[in-house]
Amino acid sequence: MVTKGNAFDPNCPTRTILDRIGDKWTVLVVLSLRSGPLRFTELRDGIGRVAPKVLTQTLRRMERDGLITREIFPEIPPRVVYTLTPMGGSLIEPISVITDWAETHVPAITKAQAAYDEFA
Amino acid sequence: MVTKGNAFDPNCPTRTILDRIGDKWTVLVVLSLRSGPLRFTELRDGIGRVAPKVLTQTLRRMERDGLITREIFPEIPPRVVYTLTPMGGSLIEPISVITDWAETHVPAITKAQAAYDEFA
DNA sequence: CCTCGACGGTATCCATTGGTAACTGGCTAC
DNA sequence: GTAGCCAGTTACCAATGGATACCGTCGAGG
Repeated sequence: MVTKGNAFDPNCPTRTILDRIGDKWTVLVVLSLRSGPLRFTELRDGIGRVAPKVLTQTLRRMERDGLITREIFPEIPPRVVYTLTPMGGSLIEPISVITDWAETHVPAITKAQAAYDEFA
Repeated sequence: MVTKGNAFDPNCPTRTILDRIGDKWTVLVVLSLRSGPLRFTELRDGIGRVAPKVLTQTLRRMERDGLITREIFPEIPPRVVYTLTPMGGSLIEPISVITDWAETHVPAITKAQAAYDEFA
């Protein structure tokens, strides 16, 4: 049925990656870094309310996955800069496709929800 | 910075939709229904281990969002059929873009993870 | 007759996780 | 001196995800 490395197998790495991409904060980090490297606080402030803990987790995961790099400048005050890797940058395209879809279908979905709730 | 209805605002409906799409099970349901309507148990068995509760939640949400329809045939034994709406079907494209990306980058990501863990 | 299984789910419980609030350390500016 | 910045970390807690068990209704089988 599903020919290529199928996402239905929980052990399939594709599934894991799908989970990463599906992660709310990961998407927002990619979009934030789209126009250039940013520091921790810049990311935190740019993205709406993110708990620093969660942001750290997200960034570490992304670093591990090779989507971003983390550069530490041992200055005072400390400076840490996050940059999209080429692979991370290649995610912008797919993400744009999704966000475009979402934006064009917002009205239809909102309407569907209203219609559904009508009968509830 | 972000021109179009920006996903950084937690109240932006785009964000909500992004969360939906990011949902593991939603994606798998769409892919499952790609080749035609299915019944509850067919979905449950087709998708790897899903708790029925979670599948129900997912399906209800998708129905509310107008991505699928739910038809009940008052037979014995009961029969409930889920079908992709045109809007739901239009999600296949974007999802394919993502899964394609995931599949092509699986090796690179796996390698990145291994390299990262080397130093841990 | 009595039980068993199919079907499309609930109900109940537990583990993991997402998120909040407070704190750290080193230095600088007031 | 003390207040604040930076990049987090460390409790702690509510919510969510998920596994398991169960429900009513019916026909089939023994």
